[in-house]
Amino acid sequence: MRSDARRNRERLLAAARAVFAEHGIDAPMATVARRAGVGAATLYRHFPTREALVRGAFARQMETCGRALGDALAADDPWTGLTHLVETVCALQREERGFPAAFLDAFPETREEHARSREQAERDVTALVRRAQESGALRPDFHPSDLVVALVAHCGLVAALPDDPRASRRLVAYLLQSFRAAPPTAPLPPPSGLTLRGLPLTPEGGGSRTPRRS
Amino acid sequence: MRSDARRNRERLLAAARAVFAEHGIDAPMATVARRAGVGAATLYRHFPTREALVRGAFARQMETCGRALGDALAADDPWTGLTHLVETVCALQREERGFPAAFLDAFPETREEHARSREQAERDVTALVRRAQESGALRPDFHPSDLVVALVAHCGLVAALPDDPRASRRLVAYLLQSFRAAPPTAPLPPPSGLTLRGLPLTPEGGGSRTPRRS
DNA sequence: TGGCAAGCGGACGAGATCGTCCGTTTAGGC
DNA sequence: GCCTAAACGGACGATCTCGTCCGCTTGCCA
Repeated sequence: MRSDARRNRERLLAAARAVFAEHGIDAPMATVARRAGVGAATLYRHFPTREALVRGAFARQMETCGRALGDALAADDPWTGLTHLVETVCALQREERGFPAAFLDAFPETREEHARSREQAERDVTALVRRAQESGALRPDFHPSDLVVALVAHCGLVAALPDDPRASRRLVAYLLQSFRAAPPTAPLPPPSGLTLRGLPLTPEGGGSRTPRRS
Repeated sequence: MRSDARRNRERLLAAARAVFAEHGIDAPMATVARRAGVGAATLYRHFPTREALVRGAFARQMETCGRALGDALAADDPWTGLTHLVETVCALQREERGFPAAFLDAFPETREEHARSREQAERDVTALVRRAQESGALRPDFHPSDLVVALVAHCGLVAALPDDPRASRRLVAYLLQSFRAAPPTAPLPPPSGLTLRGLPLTPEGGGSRTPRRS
């Protein structure tokens, strides 16, 4: 790869993060190209589709999410691991502007290519939850899908209010406290059937667009 | 108002709800007109802007939100009032497809015209929270802005997963349980400075669009 | 240093949405 | 039944975005 090509690729990724943060994930491709100081053709040559651009722009964040799950499993105390996982992913959503939109946008998408790593993530989360429950710190009626519920809800919050990190921190604190095992809690409604489908908890997963219009 | 005009207006509102539910709040105006069986001019004559259409389509939901706040204040037990308020608003978000998007979309908007009713809602929420805390049911470190945090987060969840009412119910249950006063809870991070700005907790409030692109 | 292929970017055609214009239709009072 | 003004709706021009084409530039190897 020629040096100018590599340089332009990096410029495009930085411009994409900036533009997505400022104008949302649906910003015109031409805006990204202009901000990067390159022509439209160069943008399309490096990233043929918007999905590829989004995926490239937030690859590092996706990887961090994936690592966070591994770290959580490796932690000595499973409850600490779970807390760290939630806080890491939520901090990422909070800090990298544009990422929440990409995260939410990617979520409902089904990608066969990543089925394997997703299943692995699924098993990891299940194992983490069970161990945290066995340690007595996580409430026994917690369901692995509740983790998805929490992350998606938090993501929606930061997407709606990108300028209020305090709101994010309050929500995370409330949720983690309600996940904690405690004697007098009313029974919860039945768990959601959510899976990790498309959720960037694996290094390879997530990052595609679902057009709203048809 | 002529009878055919009134009939077309109703058709347009119903079509808008259906189209917004199916294709999101950004669906083309022409789609709404076609679904209603009227021409584009008729749509624009009744609702000059998309904002007006959204506002019209979800006026009933907005009113229900406003009434729910009044009901909560009027309840004998303030904690019961608060839970009813949260559950009513969340049920609305869950049941009327398109409404979550409108709710989120409307939220960051500032509308001077409704400043008065918003301030009233603000006072009502504050009063409700204080009374619930004095009754001992609501945790003392709960801040009125936490209600906004919870509602916006729930809204983001239903917007991302409109087909999973169980996820919504789980989140609501977790949040309400974590709001409940209980002896051994770690201190929360500082409250968000959120206000009710644009939040449809008053009959007149909310319902406008904020374009993402510039 | 010369040559060439990889890389670049402006321009362009296609497609979509917006909001308006204007000729036609129709409801409802007389 | 007639007449008028209100209401209708199809068509249209303007604007925007997408993705591609093609002539020009430039990094890199010999």
